[in-house]
Amino acid sequence: MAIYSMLFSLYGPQGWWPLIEYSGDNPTKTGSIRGYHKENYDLPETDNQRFEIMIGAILTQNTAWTSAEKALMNLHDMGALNVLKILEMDEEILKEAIRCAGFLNQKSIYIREIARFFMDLNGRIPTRKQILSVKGVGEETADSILLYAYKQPEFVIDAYTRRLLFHWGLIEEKTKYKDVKVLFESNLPQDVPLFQEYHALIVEHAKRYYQKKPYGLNDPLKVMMDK
DNA sequence: AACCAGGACGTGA
DNA sequence: TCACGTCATGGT
Repeated sequence: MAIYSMLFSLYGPQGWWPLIEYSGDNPTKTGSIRGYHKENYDLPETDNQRFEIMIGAILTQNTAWTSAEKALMNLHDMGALNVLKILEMDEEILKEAIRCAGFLNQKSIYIREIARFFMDLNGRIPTRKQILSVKGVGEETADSILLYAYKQPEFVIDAYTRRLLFHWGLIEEKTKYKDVKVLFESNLPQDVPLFQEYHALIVEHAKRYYQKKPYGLNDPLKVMMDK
């Protein structure tokens, strides 16, 4: 919680998960198109917004969000950012729409897989095990979907989280996903907005100080970790 | 010109 | 289980 407080005082609310199909007039985050919704923890409100988060979670795998966002905008402009259109869309057209996000051959398959999964859900909240059974959905993507689309208290661990904690001396370099996750979840109140902000804040901080080597240079928090 | 992006999967030790 | 190669495009 101490680390969270410092990150929050540095950067404030992050407004995750960004939603293209959200017509709020909140100020956009610098350098991005739109979709952030600071201090609004009611989103997503519709089934279609939940679906958009799923697709975005696939598209951003090992890919910059700016690229994933362009792919989402392509689909949006085609009126195809919904389950039915995704499922009936020609595969080659889908690939072209998401080409800018990379891994188009895999992601086009994954997107159709999760679209089918989402439709079969019929509005129900999926369990973690169910989401993990979808091809193309690993632990991080599953937790992202549960936390941001379904508001379940699942902490998201990504490469940035690992890198931060490693350089702060809090974990070994290849601590298992589950162990890093437990480290957070066992030390925090099971609060969804807290989990949502915390992960987003980690990404924001890591982008600033842990993107290029040497990692952690001038990290204002690193100094405090040594004590 | 390498290296990194809000990873996951398939393969063979 | 675990290490390693593969997947694709875009930005720095």
